[in-house]
Amino acid sequence: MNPRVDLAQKRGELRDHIRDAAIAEFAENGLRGASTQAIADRAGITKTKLHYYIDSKEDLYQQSLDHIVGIWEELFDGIPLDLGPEAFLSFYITRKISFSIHHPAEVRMFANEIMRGAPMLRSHWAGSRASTLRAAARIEDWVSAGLIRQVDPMLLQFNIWALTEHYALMAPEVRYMLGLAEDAPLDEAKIAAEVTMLVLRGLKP
Amino acid sequence: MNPRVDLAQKRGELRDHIRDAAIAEFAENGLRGASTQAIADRAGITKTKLHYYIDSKEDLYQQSLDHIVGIWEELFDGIPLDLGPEAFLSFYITRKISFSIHHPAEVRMFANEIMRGAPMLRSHWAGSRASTLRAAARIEDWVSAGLIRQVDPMLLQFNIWALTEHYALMAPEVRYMLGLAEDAPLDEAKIAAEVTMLVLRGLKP
Amino acid sequence: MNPRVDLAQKRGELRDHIRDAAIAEFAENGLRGASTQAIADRAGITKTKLHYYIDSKEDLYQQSLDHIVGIWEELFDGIPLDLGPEAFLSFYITRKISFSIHHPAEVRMFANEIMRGAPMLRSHWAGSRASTLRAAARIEDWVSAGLIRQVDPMLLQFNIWALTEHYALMAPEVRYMLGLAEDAPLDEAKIAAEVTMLVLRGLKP
Amino acid sequence: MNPRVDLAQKRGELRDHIRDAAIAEFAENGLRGASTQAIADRAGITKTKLHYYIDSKEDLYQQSLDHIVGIWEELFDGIPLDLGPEAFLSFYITRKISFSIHHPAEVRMFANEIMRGAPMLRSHWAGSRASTLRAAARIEDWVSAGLIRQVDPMLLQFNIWALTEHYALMAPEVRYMLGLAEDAPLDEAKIAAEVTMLVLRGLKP
DNA sequence: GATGAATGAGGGTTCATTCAT
DNA sequence: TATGAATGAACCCTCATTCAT
Repeated sequence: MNPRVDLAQKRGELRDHIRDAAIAEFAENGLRGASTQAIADRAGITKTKLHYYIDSKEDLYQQSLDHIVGIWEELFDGIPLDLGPEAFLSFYITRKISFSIHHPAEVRMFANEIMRGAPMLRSHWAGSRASTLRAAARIEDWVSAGLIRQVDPMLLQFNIWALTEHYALMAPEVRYMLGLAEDAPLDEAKIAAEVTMLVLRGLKP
Repeated sequence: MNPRVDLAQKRGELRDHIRDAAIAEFAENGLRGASTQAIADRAGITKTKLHYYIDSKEDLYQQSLDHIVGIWEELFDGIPLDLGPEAFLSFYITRKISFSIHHPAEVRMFANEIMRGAPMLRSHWAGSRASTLRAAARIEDWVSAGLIRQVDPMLLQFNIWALTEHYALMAPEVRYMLGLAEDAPLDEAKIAAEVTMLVLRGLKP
Repeated sequence: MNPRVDLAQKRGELRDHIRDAAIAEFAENGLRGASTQAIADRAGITKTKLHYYIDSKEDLYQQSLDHIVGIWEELFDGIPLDLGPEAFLSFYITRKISFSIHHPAEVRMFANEIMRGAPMLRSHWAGSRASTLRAAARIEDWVSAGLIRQVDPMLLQFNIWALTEHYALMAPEVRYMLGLAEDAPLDEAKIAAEVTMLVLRGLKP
Repeated sequence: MNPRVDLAQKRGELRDHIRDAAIAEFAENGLRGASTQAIADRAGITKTKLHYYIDSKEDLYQQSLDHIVGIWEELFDGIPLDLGPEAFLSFYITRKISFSIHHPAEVRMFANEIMRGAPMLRSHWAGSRASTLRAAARIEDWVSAGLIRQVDPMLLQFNIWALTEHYALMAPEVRYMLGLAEDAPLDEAKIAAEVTMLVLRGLKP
């Protein structure tokens, strides 16, 4: 075994560990409200050690944000583009709800950044917008082909984002209203089914 | 004119002004990330003067939260209860989207609090849950009467919340994707129409 | 009745009331540690009203100190000077212990000022020293006359002050060690008797 | 030389240095009146550095108090218990007066705490009381054995405390009355002799 | 004479970061 | 690479006092 590889790997793992701790802290308290001490605590290291691995809090924030965007894009890379609306949307919604339920911190940190006006996210938005516009075009095609009713293709996408991200952002509220314990798992399948049905039926020609 | 009334009014206005400044700051930075200095700056007063009017940052936060909950409840008091699903839902959605678009800070602060686990909101939730359960019962009635399709009445409500609040929470993203300027007004009527249609059609029996 | 007299009297009473509140607060927290808010609270008035009646915290402190010195001097004015040591000392000790037990705050505030180096008491000390030296001379006379043993007349006075003031300064400790409740009265007569006996026997030729 | 030892030692010394500065400040101004800025100034460090070494002002106060209690107990550990009253008392008084004269700040801080009702000292008092009661029993034995006159054993102890602590608490007054400069040393031997004589003679059967 | 509002200075404490080793 | 020590800026808040009526 090459010990240098092990070391590098270990360091990489620690970096990932730090990033996850940071995402959790940023999700809960935002950039300003997050403290490097809290991040260090979550990561189980000292504050000094944390600062040895990062350049600054803002930099760690940016990194974490980039990481989330990366996951996001990756997540929808694998969906076949030539499916009809029904298959595509149910696929997309299911996957996104699954991610929201299992990675709420990522979604919350992302939303938090947008709520602040997204000053550190704007660099990613150009690409994001391009693919959103492409998706809009495809939706228009569906409309033209009579596969779905007349609909605003941009607002439709926003609405789907709203529906799927809600179960990450507002999970505590959802749990409380359902009478679930704070750590109880949400019924991913049921939620995905309800949302999918709402959207698909809502789009029927 | 009675000067005493003027004074009291002025004070009341200042208090409201402070609360609005606080909501804006809390919406952007959360409880921890908000600084009393920033709130004072937004309100156009000195930090000392701010602290003359409030007991503590946490207290101001709680007050602001209570205020938002108050508005919220008031907002839906006036909706006639005996309307059918179509009228009721379009009424409700329209009103809520209007509020979201015109008072995004209130919605964001609220969401922020929930993302943190809602430690300071829990006191309000008991009442909130009761009315949510009542609404669920009404929805079940609509289902029984065949007015809408079979649907989970709790998830339906969550979905409507998601759709309506999204245009407050994610307004910067929405604007960017639509190619609008940062301060451009969102087309309230169109958004309400699209969301209403999605929901009403999505619920057709 | 002359209402103007009543008013003046009322004001005078309030001033006394404030002074007593101040002494209590200064006794417990010293000049720096005392807050005008706390003094106002003890006096049952608002802070603004307090500041209407005083010039400054330091001034109130000085006034209170002067008042205590005045009481002090008055207290020993009435003791006949031509008594022998036995009568004089028992008289003096009894009176001083009585004052200490019934007015601990005054004694504590005084002691507090001395512990700080007595910066605001020095003006009174010239007179104080003169009478202490006079008393020392009288004690020397008693020694010369063979009424008491050879003793340092200054240290004797310090020792008597120590013994008598202790029951004001350290009352909480005394009470605790005796197993008394925090508000239980100290047995003035017994304490005076013990101290007197210690001193008188301790001075026997 | 081991540099690690040096460092640890240095740190320990700084901690001691801070504690001494704190005792001096607390002695003069009490807990409320003492400022961390003033303590830092006395210790010759910045306020931030001070706060790096302490948890809070209150904690530093408690620590300092504990330290004093520790010294106190240590101070009287070495006195042989089987001495007769004369030897024991002269030993005890001499030692306590010596401490009072050389460590007035410690005694003053202690007294200050008691004057405030000893809220942070009460934990130590249980043990203190036990040993005071034991000492009282020994005094009773002396009385029974006819070695000293009938005396209240608790009040006797209070009186000795009063006499010995006075030269710490009221040193400025003592100095002024004796015509000494503010920093002039007190004549430890003479004071101890006078107090010892007063007590021993005052207890003669 | 009396009082709610206002304020500059300072209170104790935490912050993200850098230093020194 | 790693870490305890250190630090200037900023944090929330209270202070004694003055203002304005």
